[in-house]
Amino acid sequence: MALRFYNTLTQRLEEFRPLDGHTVRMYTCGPTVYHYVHIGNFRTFSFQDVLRRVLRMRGWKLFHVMNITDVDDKIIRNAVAEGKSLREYTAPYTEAFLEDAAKLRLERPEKLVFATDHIPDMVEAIRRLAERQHTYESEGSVYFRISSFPEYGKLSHTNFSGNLAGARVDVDEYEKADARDFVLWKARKPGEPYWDTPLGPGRPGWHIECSVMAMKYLGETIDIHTGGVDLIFPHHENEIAQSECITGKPFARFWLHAEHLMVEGQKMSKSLGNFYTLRDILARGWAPEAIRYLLISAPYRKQLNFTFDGLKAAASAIERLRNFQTRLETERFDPGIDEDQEQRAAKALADYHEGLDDDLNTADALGAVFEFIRETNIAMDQGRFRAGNVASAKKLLGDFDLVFDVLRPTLAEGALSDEEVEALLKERTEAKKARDFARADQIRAMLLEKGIVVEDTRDGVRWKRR
RNA sequence: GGCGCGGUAGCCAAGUGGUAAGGCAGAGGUCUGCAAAACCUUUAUUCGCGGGUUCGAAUCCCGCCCGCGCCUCCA
Repeated sequence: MALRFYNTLTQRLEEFRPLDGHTVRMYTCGPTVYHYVHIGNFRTFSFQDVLRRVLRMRGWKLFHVMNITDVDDKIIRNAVAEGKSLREYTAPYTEAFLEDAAKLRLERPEKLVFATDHIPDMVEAIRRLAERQHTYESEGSVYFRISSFPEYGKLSHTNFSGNLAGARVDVDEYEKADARDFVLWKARKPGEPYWDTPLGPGRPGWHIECSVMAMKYLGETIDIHTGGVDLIFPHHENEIAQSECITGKPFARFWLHAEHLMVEGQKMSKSLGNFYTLRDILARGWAPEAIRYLLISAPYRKQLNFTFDGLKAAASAIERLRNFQTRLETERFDPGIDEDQEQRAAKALADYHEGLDDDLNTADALGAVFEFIRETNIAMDQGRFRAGNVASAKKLLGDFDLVFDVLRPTLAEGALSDEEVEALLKERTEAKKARDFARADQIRAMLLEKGIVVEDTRDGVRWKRR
């Protein structure tokens, strides 16, 4: 079956293909760089990475734009407090975000865009909205009037015609005509950074940047727009209102939203203070691949509870995968080819891809891979697995790693090089031949200390990094 | 109150009408000079609870209980 995604807009699973039939134009909401992003944020970015990889695996070209929000209330507050310009304040966090993303092996989007580089574009967009009577001005700020857009609420499936019983409404935004109207341009406040524009001195509201940058680089109707579920309302709802009121065309065809990462049953968030950054976890000695695996092994539309037990399980699962890969590469198999094994590989490959096609069901896809590994280990133990079966097994593992990307270990700083390890193992093998087991064990223990696990097998010694 | 996700073994988790994938942990075993490694076997008569539909339900319908998210900045 073809690739299909759950579309928040239609609340249904829909077959996906890009509008122009070959290039997927995708916009993803990136981080606000007022702090280190936490691994909850990275769950969403990891999902986006899986999405990228699967789209390309299905043969589509990809043009993916991610924004970096480098102006907002928190950034301004912190920058002013530290006496820094916006750029001075945000640059290190932007850098840190990109470094962390690289450690998690997240592919770089084709284009990264910064809000503060697009102020004139935003001003122009607001001007066009004003022209079409969607805005009003109050005390130097410009607001979007949601009553001017009858479809408002279609993404979050909320009816805004009645009142919001029980909902919390911002009491200090008294200058708005309607509590649900949102700000496009915020009037300058004393002591805060601002831009002088035809709209008056001030700065952009949060939502307008995404509408403007998405359409500038990807066109008026984009294929895919994604973010965390918390962005459905109001952020994405407002993006739709702004964009569609400007162009009169559908803004995004597919809306994909990642569920939250939880910690102890609650959403991991900066405001709750219950968050871990990638740096926190790496400092405790965990491999970045384990974190990547943990974040992507559960389907993206399910809340995922973060625990260190879960991280340990992820690390062990990666071990199993790598052990199998090592076996495939180092063991000697009898010549010939086993047809049952070929069928097993073909079925596993088909199941793996079908899992991914089904709204990126990574858990299902993984099941196919692990089942294949168990069955193939047995075939190897029983001598039924032949040299001619290596290729199909490698193909499965290769396709697995094209998306999951966890087989290659991250080398720790100060790690022994492959050559150094090989030299020590050669010495150990000679010691063993001379029945000097004390020396052999000493070398093995020393290597283990350096994170190298030595294994003696029928086909000789082999090793791996832990 | 509205909208949305979810409740499957000790933990994570797939499965949306045909008789419970997979991972981790635990327990046995194989191999090995030894082994911490690797590999194998094993672990839910049962899917939050109660009714109903059906030859057949974890899967559909009705009612209930519980957890989480959004409705305010938020991935």
